[in-house]
Amino acid sequence: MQMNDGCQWRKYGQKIAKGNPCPRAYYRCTVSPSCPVRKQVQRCIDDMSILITTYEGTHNHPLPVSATAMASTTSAAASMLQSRSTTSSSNNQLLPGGLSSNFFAGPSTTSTTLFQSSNIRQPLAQQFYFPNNTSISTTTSHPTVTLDLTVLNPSSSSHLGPRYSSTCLSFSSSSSSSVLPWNITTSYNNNNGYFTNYGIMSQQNKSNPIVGSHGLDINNDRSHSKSQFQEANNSLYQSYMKNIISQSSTSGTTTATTHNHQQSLTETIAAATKAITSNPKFQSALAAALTSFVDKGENGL
DNA sequence: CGTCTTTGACCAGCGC
DNA sequence: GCGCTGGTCAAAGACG
Repeated sequence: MQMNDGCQWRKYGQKIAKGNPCPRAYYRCTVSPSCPVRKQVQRCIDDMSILITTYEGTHNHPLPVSATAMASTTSAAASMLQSRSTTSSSNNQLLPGGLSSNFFAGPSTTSTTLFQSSNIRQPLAQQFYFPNNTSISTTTSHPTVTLDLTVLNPSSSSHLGPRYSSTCLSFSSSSSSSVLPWNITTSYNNNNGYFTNYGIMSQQNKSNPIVGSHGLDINNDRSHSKSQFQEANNSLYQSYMKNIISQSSTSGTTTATTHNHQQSLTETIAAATKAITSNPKFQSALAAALTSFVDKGENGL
């Protein structure tokens, strides 16, 4: 086992891809023997501290609570993007703070999308939406920029739902700490029910077990701080789920998607812009994410 | 001893 | 048809 994202994965191969000296590791879900879900993990060529995780397929079994929570960190963003990009948003119920209460809605979003990120968005983050499909969410310490690259495919407006892709960029602009955590998610959905996330995460402080990028071997974390890592994650999941439940109970059945945060929009944009322009690592990761997005799009996944 | 990772071999798809 | 590349298989070793 390696990085804990709530599911159990078994490594079945490793390959050095062309153009990237870092090996790409292949994992399959072992929660269920017949589960078809695959996962690929590779380091970013531009920044070895960045992990690119790709999930593919649909789980054919119930997911653990921890996996559900983790899945929500990205599928929520994808759900939000999807709900805004289509008129069929009935499957997605937005909660205050921009989190979706339905992480596993519908065949097109395939509930099985997991994002390997321990540095998840804060549950109480506020989400800002822009007319140009870009959104920014923020907490006191973790502003989040979401670049909505949603592209609707006119030829796929059938019963299978829209074809779309999205990129979620999260980072911290906290100046009170030398740690600069951020993560990037590129989600891609096709008409066959497959939903792939391209997760990138980075943290300068490698000693933080939550990030899971300690050590040089990105594929082998079975030693050393395993228990510490799991404990940190479990704590994080519990806290995260607690907040989600709390928000659900207070929001009732509301489907409101608007939030009262226009007043700080300008500040948020400024903070996001500053963080992007002042962080080379973020820039490189953004380029990698966009490249990945473009490649997938061109390949017609 | 069971489980998991490692790693070379094998296979299929694709371009030339 | 051939070579390249990405993905998977499976035997062997490591680990608890």
